[in-house]
Amino acid sequence: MVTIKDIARRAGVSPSVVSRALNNKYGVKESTRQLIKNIAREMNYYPNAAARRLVTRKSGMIGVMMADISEPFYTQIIKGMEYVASQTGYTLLFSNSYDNLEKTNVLQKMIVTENVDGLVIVGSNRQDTSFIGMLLERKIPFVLIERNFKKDKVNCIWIDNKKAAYTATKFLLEKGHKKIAHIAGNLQNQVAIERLAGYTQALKESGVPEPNRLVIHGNFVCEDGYRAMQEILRAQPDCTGVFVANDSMTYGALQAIHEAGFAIPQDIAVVGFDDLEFSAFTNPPLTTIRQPRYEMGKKSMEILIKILQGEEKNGINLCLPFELVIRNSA
Amino acid sequence: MVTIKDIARRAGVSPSVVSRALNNKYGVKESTRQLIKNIAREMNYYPNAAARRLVTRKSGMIGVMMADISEPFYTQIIKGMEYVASQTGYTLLFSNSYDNLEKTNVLQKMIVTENVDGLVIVGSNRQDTSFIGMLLERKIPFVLIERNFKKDKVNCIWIDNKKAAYTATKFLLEKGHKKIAHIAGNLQNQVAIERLAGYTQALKESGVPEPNRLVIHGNFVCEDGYRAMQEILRAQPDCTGVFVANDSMTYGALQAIHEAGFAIPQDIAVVGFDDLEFSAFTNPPLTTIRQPRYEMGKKSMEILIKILQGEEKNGINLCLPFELVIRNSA
DNA sequence: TTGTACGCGTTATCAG
DNA sequence: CTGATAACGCGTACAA
Repeated sequence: MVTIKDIARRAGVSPSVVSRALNNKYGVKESTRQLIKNIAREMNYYPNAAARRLVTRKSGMIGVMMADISEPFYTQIIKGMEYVASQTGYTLLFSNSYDNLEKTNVLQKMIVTENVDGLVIVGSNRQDTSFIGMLLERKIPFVLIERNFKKDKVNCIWIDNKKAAYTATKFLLEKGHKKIAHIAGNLQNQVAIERLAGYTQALKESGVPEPNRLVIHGNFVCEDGYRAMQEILRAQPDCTGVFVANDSMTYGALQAIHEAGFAIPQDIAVVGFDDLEFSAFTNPPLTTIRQPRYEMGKKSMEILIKILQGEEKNGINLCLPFELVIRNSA
Repeated sequence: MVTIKDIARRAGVSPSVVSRALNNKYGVKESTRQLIKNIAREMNYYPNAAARRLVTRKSGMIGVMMADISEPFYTQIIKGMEYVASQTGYTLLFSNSYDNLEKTNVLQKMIVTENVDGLVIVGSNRQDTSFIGMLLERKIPFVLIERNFKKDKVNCIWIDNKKAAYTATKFLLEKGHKKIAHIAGNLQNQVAIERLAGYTQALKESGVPEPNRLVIHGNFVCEDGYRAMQEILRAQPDCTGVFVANDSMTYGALQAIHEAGFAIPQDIAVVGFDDLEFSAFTNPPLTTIRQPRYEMGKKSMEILIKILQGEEKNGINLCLPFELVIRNSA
């Protein structure tokens, strides 16, 4: 292993000069700096992260928490984060929180053993909230995605889920649908609550009577959408429109509709939520609310890193625009 | 920050005793060990990873390289890896290699600055091979997924792509299809070559004349499958079956077929490759070759960690079984 | 069984 | 502008 000592010996200087030269700090003659940099390159030197972390008490690592990294919803978020992180030299540390971030001690580990400089936490689970106080107290910068806390010093990136759901439902209403069902997400999540609220509001405003509202719950996965749709078809056979709380469930719903022999959108119109990559390739291509997922990831990391570098202060609340993407399912 | 010194002071012993106690090493009286452990828990002690890494020269981290973490193909592989890693206390470090692992210096960084204890590298890009010699030389244990190098001391996990493609094509032939096209992957990848070979062999064996073979190339993404299928429909209008090198491209192909007004599988039968989660929810549900992706990830990590812990030696070559999942697209 | 002393590679402080 | 020295927190010979 090549260390700064080796370079110092070759360059005929002391290790501390090498350190300063390589880190572009003041107080090194330009000629010696170049000499040292050349030698470092020649010897194929790479700094030892552990040693550096130990003394600087900074890790150059950012922890990323999400429910389940294997959900397609996260891929673009991750990609956006990765882009910024790699540009700025930060390393990302991922961890799944599954249903509950606070039951596990992954956060503790990230903070105390890995010394992450900051965190991005994706998700709106309503049970997970006390970690915020903990992070604030420890003064670990963090950015929340899918949350909208007005609390001071908390950084949030979110979209207006209620308005988006309202827009989606309104779209179905304007197409002339009278009986519109909703496949809701797990109401443990704030986003599910808000999408349900948007759906309800749109129907109310249009004067749709209570019995014509039908809400079935799922947990954001294909299978649940499939089952929920079957139930809708059974419970409300004259339903002609469905708004689904996310695209994964919508995929399941589409299948259930096909199997029941109905045409989309002629018999039943469907609007989803998320605009996953795959949603342009369903049959028919999905009309859905687009969440700017790549942007969410990118922004979260940009904000966090700016805060880490003192260029920005905590308390940022960023509401990103959604968009109704009209394809052929409604 | 709570350190072993703090605990030592509270326990009235020296730091070294604390270290040994917490690491369950011999040479500590059981009573003092318990005392120390209790105090550690009380004080909410977590070891500092940087300090430990610096002295032990082990990082407890495993690097994972793949082309693009946002591809749905990888999600289950990652999940399998994560499961084993979290069980055994290892931390995973992900990095995208995009087209070419060796152009970037991410591997260098992982090895030299982050000190990863081992690596899992997913992909079969034929340009990326020299890194193997480098890893062997540095004696960094690593496991390759999607490769089958017979080389000594190299650990490989793979499936028999040629046989799988042969099976898929044979299935179409047995259904009576005479003109079967193939949407191949990027031939820079070994897996694409082998799937093409399996397709070709099946047709040859069945005596299908050369002009009835049609191969269009794509790069494993939806859009390419869409375009390729359009080309097939144009170039060989009497084609009744298509074998596609991966499911993502298959999704695009399905859409192209729908748009052209053909029925699946009545007019055109389609067989894919991978069995992504979503493939059960296409219209119609996809007949495809299932790759045991979760298992691949799980096994890779199990093998790597066993090697790291000296319970296993390098040179493992594991061929996992594939399976033709018959749904409704063929 | 316990304690002492040292070193891992780097950066920061302070003196030259 | 440069160099010596002392940390950072932990693990480990070796001595007690």
